[in-house]
Amino acid sequence: MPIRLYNSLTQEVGVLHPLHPGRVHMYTCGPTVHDRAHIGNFRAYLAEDLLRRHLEARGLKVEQVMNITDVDDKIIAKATARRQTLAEFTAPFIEAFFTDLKRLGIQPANHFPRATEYVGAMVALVEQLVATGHAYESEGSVYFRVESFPNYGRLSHLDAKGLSAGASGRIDSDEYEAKEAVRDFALWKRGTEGDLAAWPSPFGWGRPGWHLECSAMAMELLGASIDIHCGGVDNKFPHHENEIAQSESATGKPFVRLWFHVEHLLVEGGKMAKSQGNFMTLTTLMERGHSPLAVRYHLLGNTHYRQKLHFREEDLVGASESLDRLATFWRRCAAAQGGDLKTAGSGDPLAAAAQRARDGFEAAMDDDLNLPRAMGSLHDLVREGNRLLDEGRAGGDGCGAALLSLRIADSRLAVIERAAVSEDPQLTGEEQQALARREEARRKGNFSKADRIRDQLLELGIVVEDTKEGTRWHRL
RNA sequence: GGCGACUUAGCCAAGUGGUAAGGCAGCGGUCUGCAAAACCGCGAUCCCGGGUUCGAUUCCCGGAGUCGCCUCCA
Repeated sequence: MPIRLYNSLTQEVGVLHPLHPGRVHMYTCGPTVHDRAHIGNFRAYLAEDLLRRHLEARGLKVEQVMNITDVDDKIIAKATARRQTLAEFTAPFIEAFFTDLKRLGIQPANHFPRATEYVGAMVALVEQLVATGHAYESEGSVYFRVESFPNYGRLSHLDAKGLSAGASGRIDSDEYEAKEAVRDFALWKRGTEGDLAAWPSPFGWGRPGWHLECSAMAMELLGASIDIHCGGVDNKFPHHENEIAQSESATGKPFVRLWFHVEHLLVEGGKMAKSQGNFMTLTTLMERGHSPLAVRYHLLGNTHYRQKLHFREEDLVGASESLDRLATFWRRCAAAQGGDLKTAGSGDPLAAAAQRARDGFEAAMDDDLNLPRAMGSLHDLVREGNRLLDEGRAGGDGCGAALLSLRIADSRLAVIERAAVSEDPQLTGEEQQALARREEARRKGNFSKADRIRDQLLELGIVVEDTKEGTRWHRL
């Protein structure tokens, strides 16, 4: 089965054909580190992580770059206000970003280039664009001449007629007086020596425009043509449109084969954004008692990445319950797998269910990462597996097969095993004794004492459950 | 004003030209010393109006509503 993905450029789902068979070069627009990244930002990074994990699960070798924008107007303004250097100001946000990536189980990219480290490559790109007439200097700044790139607007499907300048209310009109045309955008912004963020260039001191960094770093690290470029939908225009214009004008080659855009996270009817002040960070959610696994599971598993997701904190509780169900089944299978369950052999109905779930999961994932549908398959397995185990109709082989299917799915979900298996799987001697005392009490029919011990263990984060096969426990 | 997306049970959500997966919540039951876990059972005029069709939630047209983008926001 081929992997099919939606391409914003063609506006349709098509088969992924990497430029180099077996390998995928992927560029991901990363954070601008002027503040903590919020869960809306992370929704995009999670979807991109899902994409990468799926490509890898299907045997492709992925080379991924995620940039860190560590110089831009907001950063400069805030650092200036705090009398800090750029690096001093951005360091804690960068650190926090990496902490959150790890908490959310997002695999690190192969490269995390920082804009400030690639100014040389950016200047070279600007020089080339000026030399070929695609860019012009004006009052110490350099602008891209949009008119020189006929394909402009192909990605965002906006044409010049439809664009009414300033409709979003986000532009500062002063900035545009030096330009030939309103659509033109800054490649290089004039500065002065000694500025907080200024580098020397053939055009004088200044700093790079935002769009430039992604073009320069993507081409530097991944080549002139890359397979997949990812980002939030809000980056389609103007950011990605401008990247295409710059890159293709410079190289004459197609910049990106497939554009992967992740829809927004909404909150109370609007987009979650730093500028709206309605954002929520992972740390805040964790302080309110939500596990990062539940956040990952919720942001990823219940809504397709191209659908807007309306975030409600309560929904995390539901996600956590749902994840628990998967984790409990994982534990049940793991315990029964090598156990003394009679082996049902090749005709084990659980093994058959496991295979069905696996096929369903893969087919859904191959179809534009339809994880909500894939989760349906997985939950079918859980229900069926539990029933078969309850009825004593599944054997160790079936459990092994079920566990394998879960494991394979979890190579993309990256939540079930972490939720199922505690990092500290051993009981301390004291805890073991408590468990033994409880067993003793139960055997003697002293249930109030047994219940008291169970409550005490729960206080310690240990859940005790009595089953037909005996008492079992797991950590919260 | 331009462009685009979306509207499916209390909530989230998948999906199909032949009357609709899954999860969460709820109710009833089974199991259990109790609990937990689990299982079984119960829920949808698929936003509205028209059209095409033997048949539309699914295609087309119109409408309503929600949301996004329209020059530095993931």
